[in-house]
Parts: sequence; C-alpha cells; structure tokens
Amino acid sequence: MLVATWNVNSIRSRIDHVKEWLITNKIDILCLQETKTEDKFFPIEIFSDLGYEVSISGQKSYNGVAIISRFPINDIKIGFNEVTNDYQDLSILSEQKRIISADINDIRIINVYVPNGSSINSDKFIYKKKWLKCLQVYLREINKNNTPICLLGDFNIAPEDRDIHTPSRYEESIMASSKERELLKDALGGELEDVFRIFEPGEKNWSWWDYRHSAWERDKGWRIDHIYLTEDILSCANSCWIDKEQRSREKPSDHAPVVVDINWPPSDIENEFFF
DNA sequence: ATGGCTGACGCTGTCAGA
Repeated sequence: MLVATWNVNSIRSRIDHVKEWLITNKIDILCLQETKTEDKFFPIEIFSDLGYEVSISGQKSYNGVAIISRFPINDIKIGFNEVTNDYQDLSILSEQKRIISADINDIRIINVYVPNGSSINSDKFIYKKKWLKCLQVYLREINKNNTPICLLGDFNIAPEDRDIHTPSRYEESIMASSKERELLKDALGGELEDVFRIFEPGEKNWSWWDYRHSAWERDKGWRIDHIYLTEDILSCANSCWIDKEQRSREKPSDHAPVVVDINWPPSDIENEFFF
C-alpha cells in the first residue's frame, strides 16, 4: 500500500500534475496540503472519476488539507476541536484549516499542515508554537485508542541539521530553531518515527526548494515534509522516498511528494506463507 | 539574498508562503 503526502501549493493550479502523478504511481492514499480553496471549488469529481474517495477541509486563498483514498474513508475529524476540547486556544487554532484525520484500512491517517511561523520574533511563531502544543494534546488523545497511526504532511520544520542544505546559515532561524524542533519531538512523544530516516540516513534529501534564488537548480533545499508511523506499521514499511521529479516539472509546486510503501494489512504476509 | 518566485484575490497592487 502506497501512502503519500504532498504540499501542492493550490490544488486548482496543480490538478493536472496531481492527477497524472496519482495514476502513474498507483498511490492508494494521498494527503494534500495548501489546497488553497474553499470546499465548494475543490475538484472532487476528478478524483472520484478515478475511483478515489475525497475528504476535504479548505478555506479561501490559504491553507487547506485533503485526503484522497482508494479505500473507504471513515470517521473523519476536521480541525483540532473534533478530537480534543480541553485546549485553551482551540477556537483560534481551528480558524485555519490545517488538520484532517480519518480511519482508512484500520490506520488513523492524520494529515497536517503545520504553520510556517514567518520568523522567530513574530506573532506567527507564537501561533506555530501553540499549534504544535495542541497537536501534542491531539495525538495523545488519538493514541488512547491504540490504533496504528500514520501522521504525515508539511511540518515546516527541519528536524535535524542534515535536513537543511546549509545549516550554519539557518541556526535558530525559522523552520530550524531548537524550540520548534523540541515542540515537534514532544508532539511525537517517542511513539511516532520519521520513516524516511529509517531507510535514508544521508544528507541532501530535500522535499522543498524555494521558488527564488534558483534554489532548485542549485539543489538548495530543506526536508520539511515527513511521514511518521507508530511501531505497528513501521515494522511493515518496505521503503520511503521523495519524488524529486515532480519539482523539476513546468509550473511545479515548491514541494515534492513523499511516499511510503507499507505491507498492509499485515495479514497479507501471513497469507503468502499459507498459499 | 536586505524577500530577488508563485498563487489567490481581484484589479494592474497586496498578502502570504517558507
């Protein structure tokens, strides 16, 4: 089973790329961020015509997340407030459409678009910190159910220096600061593993290249799009990769998709022994 | 790179992203 995450920077601008990529790569579950459209304008029928179910949480111009799945999507939860109700800034944190989760094939799929934060001394960074703390509460709540979790999306954080092209230039700046790295780590709580790093420990593995400064041509990127798995699915993961080719296309998103291949449901393996 | 691309909105400029 192939599960993917992709910040598409507007689904309506990227629809041809997304559709083609989905078909060519036989993706089973695709989580999108920055769809940048109200739900009424989301091109649902393009995906349903291909046999996918679609769950969306969008807003005008900014943010927006979506789950596109070949398998039935159950128990959809939009925003933080449908999962947790004991966090103080819940109403402010729910205004921006940045999180959607659902049960698919007995996995809790959690699709997030973490705020960028703008700069360390801005109000937006305060918002980012609050958002990450609320994510921690949210994940604790979902973890109580003991279902396998796949948390994926655009985290707007490079977890380590090897996830930045020139780390020395970005010490304690946005997306690289120790504070946001710590908050992300706290949210993951030791339960969720960055599956890409299980298979690929090396440097120069980026998922985002700035549109400016010829960042793509100079391969100056960051790895800020991640897939985190709980141990029960992690042990079924075969591989994880970043599809850089999508960043090289005409009119690309500034992010490339990240894909994980999982042997799921795990009973398939047992069946191979029997038959 | 002191915000130098891109997209949305809606109007020929402004905001936001990362």
